[in-house]
Amino acid sequence: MVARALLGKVLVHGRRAGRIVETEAYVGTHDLACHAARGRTRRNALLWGPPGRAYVYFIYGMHWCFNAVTSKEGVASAVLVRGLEPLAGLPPGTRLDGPALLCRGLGITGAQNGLDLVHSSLRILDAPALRRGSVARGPRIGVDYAGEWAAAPLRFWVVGSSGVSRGSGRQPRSVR
DNA sequence: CTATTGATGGTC
DNA sequence: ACCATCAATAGG
Repeated sequence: MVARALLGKVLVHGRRAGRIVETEAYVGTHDLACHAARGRTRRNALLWGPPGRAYVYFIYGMHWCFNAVTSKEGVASAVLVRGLEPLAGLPPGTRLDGPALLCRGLGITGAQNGLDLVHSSLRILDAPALRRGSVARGPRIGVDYAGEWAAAPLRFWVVGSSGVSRGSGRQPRSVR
């Protein structure tokens, strides 16, 4: 699954970069938590497009969220990047532990919607896959309305990373 | 046209 | 636990 595979890779925007430590998969029109479930609109049309592009959307009147489109053309699935560890080009102490925080931190907005994640200034760099033991999975965040799909274990994160969101996410973060 | 609602984060 | 703040929907 692509969401799992993206952990450990590096998201770059211009000079700024972070290591992906938390992702969620949204797996098609049948996934009630996926934006594609309510049909194709101007906002979510990119989900049906070719893979490897950015899907950036605005939510709650103030936040941007970044996704990578993962499926072949005609199939609507994507991976929401929820948390990064700062790597480069960022002020000391920048926190990227949340989908909206990381967009703010890297300067990602609707202006980047649709960009090619291989060839543009917004790109994802490959990295070796992580060891099995360092990755955990669980239910996605903020999708309680999605019935059966709310409980699906489609969220992946790097255990113990400071870049994993805490909003509603759970992990032992005070292991002394 | 108006009303509702989020794949959130910061503050109270 | 509540609020900020708005685009995309649903409904009239």
